Amino acid sequence: MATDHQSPHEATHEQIAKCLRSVDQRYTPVRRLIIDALLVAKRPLTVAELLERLEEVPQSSAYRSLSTFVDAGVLVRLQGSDGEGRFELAEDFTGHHHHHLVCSTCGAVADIEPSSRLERALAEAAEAASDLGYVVTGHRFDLMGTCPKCS
Amino acid sequence: MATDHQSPHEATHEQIAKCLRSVDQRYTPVRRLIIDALLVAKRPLTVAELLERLEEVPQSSAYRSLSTFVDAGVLVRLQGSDGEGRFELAEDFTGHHHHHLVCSTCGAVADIEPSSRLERALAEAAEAASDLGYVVTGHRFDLMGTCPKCS
DNA sequence: GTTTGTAATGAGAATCATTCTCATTTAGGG
DNA sequence: CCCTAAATGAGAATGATTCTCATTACAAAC
Repeated sequence: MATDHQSPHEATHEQIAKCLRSVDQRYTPVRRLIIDALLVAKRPLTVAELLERLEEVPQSSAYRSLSTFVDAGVLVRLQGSDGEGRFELAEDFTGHHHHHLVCSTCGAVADIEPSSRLERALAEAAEAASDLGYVVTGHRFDLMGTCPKCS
Repeated sequence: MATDHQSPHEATHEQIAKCLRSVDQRYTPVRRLIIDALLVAKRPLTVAELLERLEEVPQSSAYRSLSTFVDAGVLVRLQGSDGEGRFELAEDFTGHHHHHLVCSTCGAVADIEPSSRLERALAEAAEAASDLGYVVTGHRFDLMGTCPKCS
């Protein structure tokens, strides 16, 4: 019963393709390359890091595809402590909710697991904010610090 | 026993002056203007917003002074959902810890009070992160949503 | 109170990430 | 196979931020 999956991530690719189709977008070779690079890296990447891994992809295409993915909800754009944006798969496609650990020195971002207690407290805070007239759609919780490499 | 305070914020100005002196920086007129604008605004401001309020201050000086303040720990730089940085007084100078409410539409940032329950949960998360070899120095918790003006 | 060295300022150029333009190529439906 | 819209590639354009450098203001020494 051999399956035809080219990679252990085939299920994710299928899910992304479906998601893109639902917003009238195509899952093209360039776009697939970008997703593969992110799947391999297992951490949020800057555009520069992405371009290093995909030398044949021009910068303008990378930016455009990333922005398409973000609009479609496939990727999420994070802000490190430096000026550069970083991209990672949205939680719907990784299967697990998480937060970020940002290095104040080099700007690198790592994923961390949230505790259920933290999640409950965050939900509580969101409720308080909606009392101010805001429509709260999500949250961003980052720990700031120095990564092992920089300390 | 009349005091000579020119503004209700004189104590804050003194504290900032002292802080700057401790890192060999001067609290010059331009710098004082910037702090005053932030004290009046009572919310994080972008450089553009700051320049509107201080027409006589050239852009390059504003950026330089802001960066000096951030280095000295007097101001904190925030990232809204748009590309622009926003600046506000560090918690040491406002006396109260708080978090942020970011409008995904216009990028505006408002301050919100944290609950003690949330703070406890955040501290717990910080501890978990230090197990990964990170030296955690702080956190950043932002609620994302739509402000009353944009919805 | 003048001198002197250092830090701050102002104007503009330079830089960096990101977005846009437009001509060309590609893909899917008829 | 054709046709239309979407995607691509190369480069220019943009916008926030940083840098350069000549000028000015300050603080301590004289």
